[in-house]
Amino acid sequence: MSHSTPPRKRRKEARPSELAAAALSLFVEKGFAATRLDDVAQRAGVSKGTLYLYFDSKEALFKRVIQEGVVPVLIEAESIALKHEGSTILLLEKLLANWWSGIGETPYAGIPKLMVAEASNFPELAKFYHEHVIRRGKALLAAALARGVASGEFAPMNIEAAVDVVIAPILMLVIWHHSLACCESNPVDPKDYLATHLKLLGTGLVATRV
Amino acid sequence: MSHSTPPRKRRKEARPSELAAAALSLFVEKGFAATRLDDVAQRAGVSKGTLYLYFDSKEALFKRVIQEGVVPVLIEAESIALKHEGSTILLLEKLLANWWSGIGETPYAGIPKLMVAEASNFPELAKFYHEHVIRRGKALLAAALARGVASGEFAPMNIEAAVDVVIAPILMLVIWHHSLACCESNPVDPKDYLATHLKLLGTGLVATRV
Amino acid sequence: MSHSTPPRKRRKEARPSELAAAALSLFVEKGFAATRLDDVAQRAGVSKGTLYLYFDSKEALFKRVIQEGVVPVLIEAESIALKHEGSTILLLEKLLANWWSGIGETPYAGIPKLMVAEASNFPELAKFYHEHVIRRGKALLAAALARGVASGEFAPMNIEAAVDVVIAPILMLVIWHHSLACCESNPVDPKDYLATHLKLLGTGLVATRV
Amino acid sequence: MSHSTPPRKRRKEARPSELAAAALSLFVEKGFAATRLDDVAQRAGVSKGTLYLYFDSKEALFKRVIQEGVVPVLIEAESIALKHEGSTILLLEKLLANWWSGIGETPYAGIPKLMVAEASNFPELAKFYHEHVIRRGKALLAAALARGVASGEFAPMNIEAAVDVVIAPILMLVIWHHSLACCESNPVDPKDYLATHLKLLGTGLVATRV
DNA sequence: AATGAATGAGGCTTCATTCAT
DNA sequence: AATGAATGAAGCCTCATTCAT
Repeated sequence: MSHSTPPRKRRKEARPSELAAAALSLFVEKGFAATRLDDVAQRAGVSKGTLYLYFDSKEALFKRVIQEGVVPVLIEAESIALKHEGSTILLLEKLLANWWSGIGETPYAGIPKLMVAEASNFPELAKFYHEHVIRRGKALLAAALARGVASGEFAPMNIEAAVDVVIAPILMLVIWHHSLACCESNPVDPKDYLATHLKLLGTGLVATRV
Repeated sequence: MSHSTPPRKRRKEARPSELAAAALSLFVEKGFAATRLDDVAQRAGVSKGTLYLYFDSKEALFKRVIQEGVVPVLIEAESIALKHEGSTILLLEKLLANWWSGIGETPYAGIPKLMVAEASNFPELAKFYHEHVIRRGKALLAAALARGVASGEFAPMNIEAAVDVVIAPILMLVIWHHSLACCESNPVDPKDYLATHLKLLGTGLVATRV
Repeated sequence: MSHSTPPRKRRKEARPSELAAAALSLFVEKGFAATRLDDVAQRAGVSKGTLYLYFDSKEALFKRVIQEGVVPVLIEAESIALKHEGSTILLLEKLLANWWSGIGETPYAGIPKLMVAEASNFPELAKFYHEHVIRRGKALLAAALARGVASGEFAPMNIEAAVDVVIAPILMLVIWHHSLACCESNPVDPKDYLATHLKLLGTGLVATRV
Repeated sequence: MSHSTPPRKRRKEARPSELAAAALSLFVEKGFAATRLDDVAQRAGVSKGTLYLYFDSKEALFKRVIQEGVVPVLIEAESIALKHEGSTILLLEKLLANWWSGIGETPYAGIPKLMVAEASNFPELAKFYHEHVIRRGKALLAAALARGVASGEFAPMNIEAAVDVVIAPILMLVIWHHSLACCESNPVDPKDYLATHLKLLGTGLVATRV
C-alpha cells in the first residue's frame, strides 16, 4: 500500500463511476423522471450537493451512465465484427453472446426499457442515446447481414428492416424483464428464448436449400 | 325528449369514458408521470375539479384508461382463431393483419409503451394488464403454434419461448414508434418491417424440406 | 352591494395588482434576487403556488410591477407635454411635479434603485425597463429641451447629454432615498432639493441675458 | 534575501489585499449576492478554502473591499481644495478632473453602484461607507460652494441641497455606466456629459448679471 | 354536477461554509 | 498555510389535490 495512489485521490477518481452506478440502479428501477437525486446520493452514500461536483445536471448524470455502461460494449462488438472470420451466422452468435455478457446479464440490461420509457419526455436524452448507441448498433448489425448476403449465406433481404426485426426480440427480452415480467408466473428462460431466436434466424436467414 | 334517455343524462353517464379517452391520448403521448391533469381536463373540455368527481386520483384514472382501452381488442382475435380453417401460417397472417388494423394503426398502439414504462411504478396495474391482455394474447398465439406443430407445418419447438420471440418484433414496432423512432432520420416502413418479420417466420418455422 | 360584481370575482380580478403591490414593496426593500417568492406570497396573504396562477415567473411578476406602476405615469407625462402651451421652463416644472406625485412620493420611487442594482444581473429585466421606461422618458425630455432651444428660451446645447444631466439629480434623489439616505442624520428635504435643481436649471438653461 | 523581508512572508502579508482586489472586481461586475466565492478564489489564484483563512465570511470580505478601496481617494481631493487659489468655478473643475482620473475612469467607478445596490441589505456597511466617504466628500464640496458664495461668485443658495444636486450627475454617470448603460444603443460620451454638467453649473451658479 | 382558485409538498439546482488531509 | 471535496440549507417552480361557490 506504500507505493500506490493515496486512498483519498483514488476515492475521488472513482467517485463519478460510483455515482453513475447508483444512478443506473435507480433509473432502471423508477425511470429517469421518477428518480430523485436525493435517492441517488443516498444510495451512493454522499450528499445531494456532491452529485453536482461531478455532474452538471440530472441529464449529464444520465449521459454518463450510458457512456460508461453501454458504449464500451459496442466498441468491443465492433472489434469482434472486424476481426471475425468464418460463417456469418457464427458472427451473429458471437455478437449475441457478447451482448449477453456485457449487457443482458448486467445491470445495464435495464437501459433499453429506461430509454423507451423516457425518450418522448426527454428528447435530448433520446437523441444522445440514438446517436451513441442505436445508430452504431444498427450499423454493426447491418454490416453483418450484408456480409451474409454477399457471401451467399443469407437470402437477399431488406437489410434495414431485417436489422430491426432481428434486434427486436433481443431488446424485448430485457425490456420485458424490467417491466411486465414481474407478473409472469412461469417466465421463459432467457437461454431458451435466445436459442429459439437464433434458431429462427438460422433457418430463416440462410439461402433456401434445394 | 320524452321516450329516449334525456341527452343530459346520457351525457352524464358517458362522462367517465370521455375523460378516460382524453387521458389515454395524453398518457400515450407523454407517459403517466408527465401527463398533467390540467391537460387531461382541457382536452376533455371540463374543469380540473370535474375529474375528481369521477376518479379518486390520477392513478385511478390510469386504471380506468387501461381497462377501457385494451380488453375488447382480444376478443375479436380469439374469434378469428376459433373459426380459422387452412394453413397455420395463414392464420398467423390473419392474426397479424387483425392486430394491425385494431391496434397497430390506432391510438391504442401507444399502450404497450405506456405499460412497459409504468409497469414497475404501478405493479397493480401491471398485474391487471398482464392478466387481461398479455396472458390471453400469449395463449392465443401458443395455440396457433401448437396447431402448426401438430399438423406438421412447423418443426417441433419450445412453444413458450417461440411465442415470446414471435410477438417481440410486433410489440417493438409500436413501442419503438412511440419512443425512439423520433430520432430516426430514415425510419423503416412498418409494412416492410412486418413483411420481413413474416418472411422470417415463414421460412424459419416450417419443417425442414428435404 | 346587490347589483355590484360578486366579491369572489372582484377578488380574482384584483389579485394580480395585490400581488404586484406586495412584490414591489419587497423588491424595493431587498432587491430582486434577494426577494423570496415565499415572502411575496406571505405579504400578499396567499400561498406560494398562488403566485404562479397569475405570473409565469419571478421575472414576469417584476415586469408587471413596472408596467403597473411606472408606465401609466409616463403616459400621463406624454399627454401633459403634448397639450402644454407656454414657456418651456414651465413645462419642465409641470413634468417634474407630475413625476413627483406619480412616482417620487409613492412606493414606486424605489424602482430606480431596484433597476440600477439588478440591471447587470438580469439583462432581460434591464432591457424591458429600458425599452418601456427609460427610452420613453428620455425622448419626452429631449423633446421638451429641443422645444426650448427652438423657441430661443434655452441656449443651444448637446441635447442627448443635457437630458442625462437633467434627469440625474431627480433619479439620484429617489435612489439615494432607498439606499444610503438611511445613514444621513440631517437629510436634505426633497422639496428643497428639487427646488434647487429647478433653480439651477432655470438660470442655467435660459439663453444668456445681456 | 538577508536584509529585506523574505518574499514568502511579504506574499503572505499581502494576501488579504490581493484577495480583496479580486473580490472588488467581481463585486463591481456582478454585485455582492451574485458574486460566487469560487470565482473570487479563482481570480485570486487561490482555493476557495483559503479565503476563509483570511475572512470569516463573504460579508467580512465585502467590508474589507470597501475599506481598502475608497478611503485613500478623498485625501487627495481634500488636499487640492486646501491649496487652491483662484476662482471657485475653477476649483470645482479641478475637483471634477481629479475625481475623474482617480475614480471615474478606474475600476473603483463601480463602487457607487455597488453601495447603492447593497446598502439596504448591509446597513452596517452602508454606515461605514457613509461615514468614511460620503460625509467627507460632501463636506469638501460644501466648503467649495460656501467659498464661492462668500466671494460673490455664486448666488446665495441652500448649500446642503446644492451639494447633493451638484454631485448627483457625477454619481449617476458611473452608476449608470455600471447598470443600465448596457441597454443604450447610443450612449452619451462621458466627456460631453461632464462638460454639459459643468456648463450648467457655470451659468447656473453665478450671480445674476444685470 | 361543475367550477377553478388555492394550496403545499416535493424536485432540481446553487453556493456559502466546513474540515480532513 | 493551503487545499478542495463535501455538505446542507434555501430558492424557484410544478402539479396533484381540495374546497368554497
